[in-house]
Amino acid sequence: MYTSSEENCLKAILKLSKKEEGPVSTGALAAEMQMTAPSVTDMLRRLSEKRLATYEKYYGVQLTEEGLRVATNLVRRHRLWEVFLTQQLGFQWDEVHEMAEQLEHIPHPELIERLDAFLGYPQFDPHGDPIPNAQGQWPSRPEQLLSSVASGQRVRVVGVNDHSAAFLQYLDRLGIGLGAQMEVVECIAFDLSVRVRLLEQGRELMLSEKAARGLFVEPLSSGC
Amino acid sequence: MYTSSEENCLKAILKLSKKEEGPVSTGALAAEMQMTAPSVTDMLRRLSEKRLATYEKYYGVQLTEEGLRVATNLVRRHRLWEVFLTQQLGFQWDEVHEMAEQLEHIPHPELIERLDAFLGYPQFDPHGDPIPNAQGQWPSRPEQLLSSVASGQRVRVVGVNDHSAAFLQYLDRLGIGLGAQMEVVECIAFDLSVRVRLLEQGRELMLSEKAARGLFVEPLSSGC
DNA sequence: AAAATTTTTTAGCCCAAACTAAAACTTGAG
DNA sequence: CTCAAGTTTTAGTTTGGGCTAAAAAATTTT
Repeated sequence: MYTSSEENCLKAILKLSKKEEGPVSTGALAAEMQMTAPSVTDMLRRLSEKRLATYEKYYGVQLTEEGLRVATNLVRRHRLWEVFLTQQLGFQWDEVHEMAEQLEHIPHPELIERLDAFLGYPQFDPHGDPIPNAQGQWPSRPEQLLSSVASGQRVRVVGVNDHSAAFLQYLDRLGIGLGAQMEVVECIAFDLSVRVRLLEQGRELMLSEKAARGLFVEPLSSGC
Repeated sequence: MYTSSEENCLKAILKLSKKEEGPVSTGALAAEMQMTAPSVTDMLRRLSEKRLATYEKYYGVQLTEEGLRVATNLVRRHRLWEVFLTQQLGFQWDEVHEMAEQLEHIPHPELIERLDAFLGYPQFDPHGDPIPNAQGQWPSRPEQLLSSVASGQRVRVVGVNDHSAAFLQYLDRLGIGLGAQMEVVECIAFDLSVRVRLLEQGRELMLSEKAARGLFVEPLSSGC
């Protein structure tokens, strides 16, 4: 249907659209996709011709209905494959991105539906990111960052905001994964770092503000 | 490492090399890959430059050691994915070829080794074709065709020689799959069709010579 | 408001991978 | 042994997808 390059571009536009309102700039896309600005301009012209995006020179680009549908589906495929790779093949959460990046471009829709069923219709990927369903609807996830939690609060880790292998491996070393429960013991005013106590292990550890901004959490008392 | 097109070409050369000795012709490759001869010539020049094949004008092409390695690995990937698609996702044997054709080009070697382990190191794919191991060694499979079996002999189906969806679906309708056991009741001299009795069900049915040439079998009494 | 800077686009190039049409080479029949 | 038929290669074109260098537009600074 569409080429891998086009699909990657649609996905990048979707990602940047979610960061902030309004059109996405050529430069931001170029940075996101690790390409030069002229290459992006060219790609946007093509996407525009195919009615996947509306592109105005010197203004920016936005996805059309169809473009949004395609991009959402890509995210769905990417994250389902990530679940497969970790859950079934035993890969670590810092190893799966590149492979999923390739797997997501395999088109056959029936393949994805079967994979989804095989995996038990997961709602979140190994990093806690929501997986849109076949109709393109996204499950909701708490958007609170650990860095904004008040002292004394108890929370559960529900996702990461920084997907870099370096951060994920650091979390592994600290023994922090999805579902980890912790209490914020103290927040250091000086550098905004936080001292937390892991509820399962009882250990205490320090997290820099940068690390704390990398974790999505939900209050522990709440519902689930 | 290599492009999908290059890989497809290597795989096609390997396939045709196995059919008969000596170099593979441009025309045969063009037919196999559904491309025009000039496109193939061009591709062979590129493969030759990359030392994946030795190509002499107007003579033909042969794989180098490296080319053979890459092609064998592709077959390995293709067939492992076919096992996954049928065994784990529940696809039928006539549905998996196209998907595997895409999946085989995903490079990550660790992925394939994990998949192999996950599937329990299968030696044969859903069509009974041998799967080379990580070292490129092929398990052996009986090469006898049902069409060459004498009357009265009892055999087990171990593979198909014709991979077309039409043939595979026909076999499904007849209730013949891998492992099916049958006795050749009679071979009609007129058109070389065979009457066989399915040992599990007791039913008898007629198979044209064309169908009988599509089935690999092994004698029932033997070893396994 | 003009100038300087940054961003974006245009123009022109390159490569892979396909194609068609035409030329060149092989082969097989008489 | 020649020549017609078949096969293969060469030549030239197209499209997608990338690049750099230079021009143009937008934005920011003075």
